[in-house]
Amino acid sequence: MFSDSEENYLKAILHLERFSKDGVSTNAIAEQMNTKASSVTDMLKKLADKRLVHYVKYQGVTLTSLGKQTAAGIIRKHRLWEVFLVEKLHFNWDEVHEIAEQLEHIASDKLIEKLDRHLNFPKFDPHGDPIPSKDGIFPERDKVLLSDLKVGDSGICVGVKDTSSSFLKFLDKNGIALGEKINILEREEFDASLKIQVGEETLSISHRIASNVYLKTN
Amino acid sequence: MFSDSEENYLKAILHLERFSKDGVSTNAIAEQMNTKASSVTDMLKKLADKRLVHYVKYQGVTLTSLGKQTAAGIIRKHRLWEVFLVEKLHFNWDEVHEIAEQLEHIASDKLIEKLDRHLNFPKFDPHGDPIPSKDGIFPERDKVLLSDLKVGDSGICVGVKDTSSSFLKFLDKNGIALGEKINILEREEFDASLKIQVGEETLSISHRIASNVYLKTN
DNA sequence: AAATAAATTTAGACTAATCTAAAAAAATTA
DNA sequence: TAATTTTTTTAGATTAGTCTAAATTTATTT
Repeated sequence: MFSDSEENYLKAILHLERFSKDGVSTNAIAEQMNTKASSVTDMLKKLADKRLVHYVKYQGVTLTSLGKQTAAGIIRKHRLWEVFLVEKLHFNWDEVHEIAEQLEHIASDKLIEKLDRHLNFPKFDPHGDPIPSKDGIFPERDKVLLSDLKVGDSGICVGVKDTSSSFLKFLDKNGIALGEKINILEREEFDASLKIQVGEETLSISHRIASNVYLKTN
Repeated sequence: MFSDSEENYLKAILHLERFSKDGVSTNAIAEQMNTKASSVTDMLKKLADKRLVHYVKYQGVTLTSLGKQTAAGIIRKHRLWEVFLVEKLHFNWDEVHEIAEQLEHIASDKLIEKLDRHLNFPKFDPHGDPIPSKDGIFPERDKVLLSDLKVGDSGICVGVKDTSSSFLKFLDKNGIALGEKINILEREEFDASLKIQVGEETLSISHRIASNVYLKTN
């Protein structure tokens, strides 16, 4: 249907739309995709021809509903494959992104349906990000940043804000994983660092760390 | 490492080498790949530059040992994915080829290692074809064509020679599947058709059919 | 509002993979 | 072996995706 490159542009635009009220700028896309603005312009014309985006010269783009659907479908595939890689093949959650980048372009509706069933219809990926349904709806979850909790609160780790490999590695090293229960023991006023309990372990984490971990508190 | 197109050419050449003593001809490759001879010539030069084939103008090609290794690696990925699709996602064996054609180009050694383990190191794919090891060795199995057996013989279905969708559908419809035990009850001299028993069922199959099903007899 | 800076688009070029049509080499046939 | 046919290669185009450099438009500053 669409080329890998087209699909990657749609994904990038969907991502950027979350931060910008009106159209997404050519430069923003170029930066997101590690490419040049001129290449982006060329592609935007192509996507507009295919009714995937609304594009007005010099004014940036927005996804059409077809574009949104398509982009959500790619995110869906990406995140389902991530679940597969972590749950069935036992990859660490910091290793799966690159591989899922490739797998997300495999074209077969039936494959994704069967994969979804095989994984028991997961609603969130290993980073806690929502997996859109077949018709492009993103499920929501009431989650809160670890840094927003107060001493005495506790919750279950359900995701991260920063998904960089270095950050995920840090979490792994310190026993902070999806599903792990975390208690807030102390807060240091000076630098907003926290003393927390994870399983049997007690550790201190900076505000920077705490503001990138999502908990479900109920 | 190599492009999808390059990988597909290597696969085609490996396949064709099995039928031709010396070099594989340009036309044979073109036919196998549904492309034009001129495109093949262009690609052969590229593959030769990359030390994947020995190519002499007007004399066809043979794979170098690097080329063979690489081609075997692609076959390995293709067949492991086929096992996954059939055993884990419950596809029928006639549906998996196209999807595996795409999956075979996913680049990640670690992925294939983990997939192999997940599937319990299978030696044969759902069509009974051997899965080469990491270092390119194809396992062998003593199998015999159903049409070569005599009345009273029996065996376990371990593969097919014709892997076309229509043939596989026919087998499915008649209960002939991998692992199924088959007894030869009668042979019709006139047209070499066979009366066989599969599970509880008895049926007649033409010589054409029988000469495309492999059994393990022991 | 004019001048300057930043963002965006256009023009033209490049690579990979393909094609058609023509030329060249090899194989076959008479 | 000479003529003919088949196979293969070359030459020149085409498409998708990218790039650099120049031109144009929009935004910002003075």
